[in-house]
Amino acid sequence: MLESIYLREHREEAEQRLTKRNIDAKALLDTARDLDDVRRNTQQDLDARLAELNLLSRTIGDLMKSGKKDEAESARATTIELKGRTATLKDQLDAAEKALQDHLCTIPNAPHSKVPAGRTPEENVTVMQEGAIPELGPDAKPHWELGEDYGILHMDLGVKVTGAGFPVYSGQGAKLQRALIAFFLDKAIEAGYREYIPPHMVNAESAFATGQLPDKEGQMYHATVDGLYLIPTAEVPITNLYRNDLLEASALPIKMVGYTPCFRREAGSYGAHVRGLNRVHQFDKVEIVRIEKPENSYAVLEEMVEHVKGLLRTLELPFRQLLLCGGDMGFSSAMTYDMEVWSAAQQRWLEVSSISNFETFQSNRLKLRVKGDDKKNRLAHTLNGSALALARIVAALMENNQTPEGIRIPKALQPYTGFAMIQK
RNA sequence: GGAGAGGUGGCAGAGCGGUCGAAUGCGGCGGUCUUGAAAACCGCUUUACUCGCAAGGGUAACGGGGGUUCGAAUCCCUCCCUCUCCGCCA
Repeated sequence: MLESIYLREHREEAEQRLTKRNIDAKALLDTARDLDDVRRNTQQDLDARLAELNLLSRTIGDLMKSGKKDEAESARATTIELKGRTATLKDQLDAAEKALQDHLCTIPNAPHSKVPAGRTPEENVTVMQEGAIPELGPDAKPHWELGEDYGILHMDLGVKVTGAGFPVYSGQGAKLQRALIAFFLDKAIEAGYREYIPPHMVNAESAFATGQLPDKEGQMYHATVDGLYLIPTAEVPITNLYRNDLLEASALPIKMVGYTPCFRREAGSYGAHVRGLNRVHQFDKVEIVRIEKPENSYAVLEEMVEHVKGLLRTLELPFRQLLLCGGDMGFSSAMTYDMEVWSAAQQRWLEVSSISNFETFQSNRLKLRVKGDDKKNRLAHTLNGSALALARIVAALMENNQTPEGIRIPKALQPYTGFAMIQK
């Protein structure tokens, strides 16, 4: 959620930035301004009345003590009128605050100036591409066929146990998952991240704070009896570790990493492009999260990208880096890079990481601040990125590394898997 | 799930209807003293919103929400959480 004070003091800039999302920024911001004006006027009015009331109450106390009962009684009568007025104003203020809040919730984050304008994924900018595209023979198979052939991935068993989109891994396939998770975690820890194992369910406050509610309500599994949501990403519980915190500047940077399964309903997306592991309801992911001073956040974003590139290089996967255009960016992000790996049998790029700077969009909802040098406390910047999402990495590894002898495991991963080849 | 106790500032811990944003101690910051440090002493030490160029002012906050009252950290209701005991259980 954007700060109303930012919208008030940097109206022009906000409008320019927001326009990149192909939305009617002017109308949204005009409404925000009007609602904010109402809120402030109401508050000023209320505060003034309350000040009067406080003064009167103190006077009554004094009068009572000095035994001037009559004067106290008449003062009391006055307060009753005032009280009615303040009650009305309080209701109005609550309504005004809610109206402003509800409206601000509908405004997406303002894209950074470097974000290209654009409407569709076609307008994303390819920043770089690296790694040799493997040439597979004509009998190359997509990962879901390989998974069956080798007996390591069973989409049908998932259907039996749960439903479509819940993969079951077994044998070397299961070990490969575990190896990747351990590998990604170790690399992040090496890079200075502290590992967390967070809850896999969160309450509504947490889901709101990182931006999943109300924007993506339908995308989360909801345990309605207890009012909890299955996490769609570790970003939610890990970022919320710092909800309602006021940090010393010296506490930053905060670098966290966590592995969790991720649950996504993915309502409405079916078809050829979602076969196998391409899009599933449950997948494993290692997520890195940063809490930073505003002036550092964009340098940190690049640093996180470099970390992910390092992982992809080590896994010997061809990859490319995309800078998302305004129209394709997530609701909460100010700037997002997507990392995609080439899946050789499907002949397509698969998104395996999304790295974003949220600036103060999340921290405003989180109420996550940093103490300033002067008296001013500022909202921190939050960032996060997948490092990495497993299911599609597994898909690409299987497809790209298929050989007549079996599926080759990248060298760096072999100490984790304990084998160099997946075989029948 | 049942019974009981409790939730106050960074921490510990008073307050139990009026001048309490809140005693006191610890911690932290600044100062005096000292060659330096410690000790001692003095002062300061929450946050949000809002008005103001600023200095500074106003309002709110004692787990969350609601109520009683001219006035609530203090009384009442409700929800949440923590602790103890019992039950259940990986």
